[in-house]
Amino acid sequence: MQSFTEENYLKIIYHLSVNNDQAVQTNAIAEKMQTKAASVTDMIKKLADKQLVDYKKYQGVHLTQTGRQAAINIVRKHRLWEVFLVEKLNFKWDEVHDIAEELEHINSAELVERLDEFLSFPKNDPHGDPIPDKHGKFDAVPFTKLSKLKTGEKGLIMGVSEHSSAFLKHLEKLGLTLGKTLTLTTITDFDGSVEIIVEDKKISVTREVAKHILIRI
Amino acid sequence: MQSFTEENYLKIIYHLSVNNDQAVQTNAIAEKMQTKAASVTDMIKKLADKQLVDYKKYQGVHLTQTGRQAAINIVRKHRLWEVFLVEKLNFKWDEVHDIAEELEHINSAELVERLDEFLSFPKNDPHGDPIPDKHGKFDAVPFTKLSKLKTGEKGLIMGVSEHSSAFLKHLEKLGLTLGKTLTLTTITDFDGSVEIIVEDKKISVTREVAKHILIRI
DNA sequence: TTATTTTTTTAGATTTGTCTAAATATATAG
DNA sequence: CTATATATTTAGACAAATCTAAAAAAATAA
Ligand SMILES: [Mn+2]
Ligand SMILES: [Mn+2]
Ligand SMILES: [Mn+2]
Ligand SMILES: [Mn+2]
Repeated sequence: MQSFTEENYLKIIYHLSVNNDQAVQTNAIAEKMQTKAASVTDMIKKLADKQLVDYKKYQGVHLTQTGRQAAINIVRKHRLWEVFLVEKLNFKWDEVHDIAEELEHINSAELVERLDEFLSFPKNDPHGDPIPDKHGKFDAVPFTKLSKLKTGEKGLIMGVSEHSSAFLKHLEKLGLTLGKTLTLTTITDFDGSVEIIVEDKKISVTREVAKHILIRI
Repeated sequence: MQSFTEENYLKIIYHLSVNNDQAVQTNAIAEKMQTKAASVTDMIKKLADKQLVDYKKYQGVHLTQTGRQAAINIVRKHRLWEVFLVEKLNFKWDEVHDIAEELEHINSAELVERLDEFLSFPKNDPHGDPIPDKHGKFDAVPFTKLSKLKTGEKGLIMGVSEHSSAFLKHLEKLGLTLGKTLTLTTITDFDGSVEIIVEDKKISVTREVAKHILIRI
């Protein structure tokens, strides 16, 4: 069993290594953990002792199979709790992350399985992210960024790649929530911002925002 | 804000001081916390610094008003989560305590209020214990122990004063669950065990078990 | 009231996770 | 290839919560 801190490190290493088979760097972990590189080195050694990461000095870390399983299990819990908070307790999608950060550390396999069942085995969390099943399996559908769409293309909003409350609230205000259909009408040369139509309304979205909206064409 | 450990100390001091206005002794806390008296002294000093307990060397502790509020809030969360686990996730009443011990530390006032609402503002937890409202208020109805009933008296099972899984499973097996009506037929002089009738079945219950079954006549 | 037992506190160490400052290794640039 | 910049590690310290062993206070018994 891992401490909360160890679990947080594992999860962060996991997120930094998904879509990227390079070793995860000490500094990258330090930034996400909001701590110092020296602390990360200490923890990496501990995780390596426990065989949760492979580590060579100055070369960064890779999760081991065991470490990856542990990380995915935490991600599974995080996302299931987020679904619970939104679907059952009527929280908004921008309000659930911090609470799920705590709930993900609750330690009971039975609880997770029953929660999954209670929620009717959801496939995605409120932000469109896939929920691993009890064996850690999930299909990572590769979506297109709104910023990559071409003029005239139609798409369905499937997820976001930025989870800050500010960003999510902004999307909410614009009506750009999961499941909405949009059509890209114009790409502005000047700043890369895009004009789209959602539910018959014309909306302009900055390139920065468009980069974090995930689309299925 | 308190650490998990501080919260556990507060809760234990609360439970040791309810129905008892004497100061809570260091050793009593140590036993409940499964730790050593020396550690308790250390923590007591810390809680006293934070004005959560009143403490005089060698004289034990009392919760302050603030400390009591904090403790009651943890009890509230514990019991609400137990209701959730039983009512929504179909856990049995003997399976929920340990999970609730973890969930009670989740830190979000909004979460607790919404959970309370989701559960339709339950008044009691799965063991019959009262759930404090958001202001910390609850009515502590004083029940009678089954061991105090007289021959021929009828009663309704309202709660238990022992929460171990072994004890609760035992009651379950005997059909002695909350809400059941029973009639006491015989008190055995020899060992104080009692014969009762529940749902037309005759059952014999040892005095030790009868002491922990709470009855409303 | 004196002796003995029980309870509580202190002193000093340990573990976990963190930090700063300094040292070392790696990467990049000229 | 050498100098400089960046990234990482080490050394040493600290705060939180715990422990053991010893000292001190309070309670109980003789
Ligand atoms: Mn999240
Ligand atoms: Mn999410
Ligand atoms: Mn309980
Ligand atoms: Mn209970």
